[in-house]
Amino acid sequence: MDGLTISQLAKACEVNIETIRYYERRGLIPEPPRNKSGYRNFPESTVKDIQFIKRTQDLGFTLKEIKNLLNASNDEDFRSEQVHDFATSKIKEIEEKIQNMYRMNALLEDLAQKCPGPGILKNDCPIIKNFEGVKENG
Amino acid sequence: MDGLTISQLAKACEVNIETIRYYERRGLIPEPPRNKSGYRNFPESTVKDIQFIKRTQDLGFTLKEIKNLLNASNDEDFRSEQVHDFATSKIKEIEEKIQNMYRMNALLEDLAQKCPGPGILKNDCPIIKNFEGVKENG
DNA sequence: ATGAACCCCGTACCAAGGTAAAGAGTCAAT
DNA sequence: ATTGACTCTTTACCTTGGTACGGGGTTCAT
Repeated sequence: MDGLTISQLAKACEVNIETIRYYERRGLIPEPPRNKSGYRNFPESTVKDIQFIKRTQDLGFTLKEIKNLLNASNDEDFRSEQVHDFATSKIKEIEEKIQNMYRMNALLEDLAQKCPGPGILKNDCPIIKNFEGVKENG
Repeated sequence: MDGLTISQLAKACEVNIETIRYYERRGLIPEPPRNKSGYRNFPESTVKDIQFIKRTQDLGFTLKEIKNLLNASNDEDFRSEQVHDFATSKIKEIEEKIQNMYRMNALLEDLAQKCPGPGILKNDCPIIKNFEGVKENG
């Protein structure tokens, strides 16, 4: 009895129960053992697995890509050049994304900080102009 | 005749023609003037507009959020506290995302750099183990 | 031993963000 | 003046990533 039921897991990961079943169907998490009546009994480690999926997904990876990454570490016949190629191709992508993140964050901080405050009409708000500028920074 | 046809615009932005019409319908780009037979004639600036949308979308903003940002700068009755609140709420989100980006990028660089190269079987690849570790870094 | 709260599976449905097709008009070069 | 490449609108369809529903079994506290 030292595992998690699906609803305990869902609560721990802050996801919907159906999402867990969906990930299992898609092969993103290993199929857990079942009790005599078919109830899933998840190992604690699945919490980390799902959190990893969620974080990675938030970076713009698709579930398919995430699955490939995860599978790579379990497939005996897997050739490591696949990981090499994938990793290489993703790095530039992520570096660009980080730059855009910084730009956008700077913009938002300007907005939040310089904004005169509640109840001010747009025409009196100096930061709208700032925002216009960002569209030019390719 | 100093504007862009829809297909020229699509090519310049590397998006599908239908995507442009879709953005116009959603109100993400201004409706361009038309020639006598109804063909759209886009100003050059629309290239920047669409690139801005794509970059912002890539950071995880929805089209709805992007539209709100864009509209804020055109709406005379707009109250700047809306931008303030939006900006404030997005900043933490983006900062977390940047941290995850760095973690993921470090992982991928390890993968790409340490990987023995083509034709090596998984069991001989030392970096798979590295990858396992990342799942633990919440 | 019974009712609330859980679990199963399969199927259906949903929203976001496009993409394609159909049918008709237009433009530009030969 | 015709033909191929473009454009228009409307409507339908697609993929991704879930979510919900229905009909049924299970578990556990009282």
